Amino acid sequence: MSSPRSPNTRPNMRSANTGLQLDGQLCFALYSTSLALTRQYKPLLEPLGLTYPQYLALLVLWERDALSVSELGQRLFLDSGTLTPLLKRMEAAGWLTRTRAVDDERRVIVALTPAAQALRKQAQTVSRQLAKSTGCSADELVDLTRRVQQLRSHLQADASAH
Amino acid sequence: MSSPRSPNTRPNMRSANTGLQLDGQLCFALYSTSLALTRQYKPLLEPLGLTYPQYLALLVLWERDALSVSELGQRLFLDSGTLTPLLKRMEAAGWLTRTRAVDDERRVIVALTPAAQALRKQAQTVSRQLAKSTGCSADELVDLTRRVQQLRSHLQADASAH
DNA sequence: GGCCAATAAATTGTACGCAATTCAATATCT
DNA sequence: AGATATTGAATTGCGTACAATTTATTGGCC
Repeated sequence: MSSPRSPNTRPNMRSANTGLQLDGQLCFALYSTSLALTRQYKPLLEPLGLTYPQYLALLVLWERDALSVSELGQRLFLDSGTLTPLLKRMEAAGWLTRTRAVDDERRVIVALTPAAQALRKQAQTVSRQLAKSTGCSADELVDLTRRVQQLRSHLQADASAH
Repeated sequence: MSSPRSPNTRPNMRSANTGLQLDGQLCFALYSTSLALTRQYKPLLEPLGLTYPQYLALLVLWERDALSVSELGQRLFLDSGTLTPLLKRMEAAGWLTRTRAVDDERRVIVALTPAAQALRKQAQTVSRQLAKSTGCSADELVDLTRRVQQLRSHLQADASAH
């Protein structure tokens, strides 16, 4: 093992600014912070037997149940190659069912079980605990979220324009 | 295949606010935006034969060459379980060498090859192209980066305090 | 109806992340 | 010096991500 948790992140002012400093890169900041958040979620979700991406799938399905795999994928920005095995594991764990749609047998409908429905309240606790460990005010959370979402939209637009 | 790139992200104002909306969660915003950035990097890095995490390792080593695995891990917030196979692939691709330190044979020193040194200028182009597709001004990039880094620091502190 | 392009998931193969364990080398203590 | 604890990488096993391919189904089209 080896621990990546050391905060050895003081910017290096002395090296020549080539535009390639790791510390100055928004991309790396987002990448490493996203991983740090997943690590933070893990001990909270482990007692429930969920991973963070699985928890995200539940968040979507709690809002609107009985979605197809691709609808779920649109909301999560993930494709079937990621979701199919994830959903199979969640089905095996008893959180949801996967059924071919009767009107179009190409589509697979994902629906929550009562067990997953019952989990919803506990999940609110998880969210609140996480928000606390960010150390951000509610306003800061809202603002930061909006700006990161805007960045995502911009990337998406840029990507679809080849 | 299935495409996750649809911008179907308009916040749902009508459902009851349980604090569990996917769209309102900073964590998901960071998670999905980080993945979107990696997707954006891919076509730029593919011609060089690099993945995004490999590119990050190069960024660190361009700043300071000849680091041990754990020193590299501290800067990237990644552990040996991730880095060892990644570095082996980079060694096989001819970007770096891995040598046991003479003074302490437990440590493995990672050093760039001339090929990797020569790559540095091309990488600046990659960074600049990416910055462009974010659609952010320079000031905004700096501000957003700082705030996300601060969030990461806070999470790190919270995690190490159990 | 029979043919064919389009669509939706599933599958395959590669590369992360990371917890947990193992192994080798070093440091410490007596 | 010899036993023990600590340290630094490597290994193992599991769960994502995602490109590329495959399979099954559907919706035109004639």
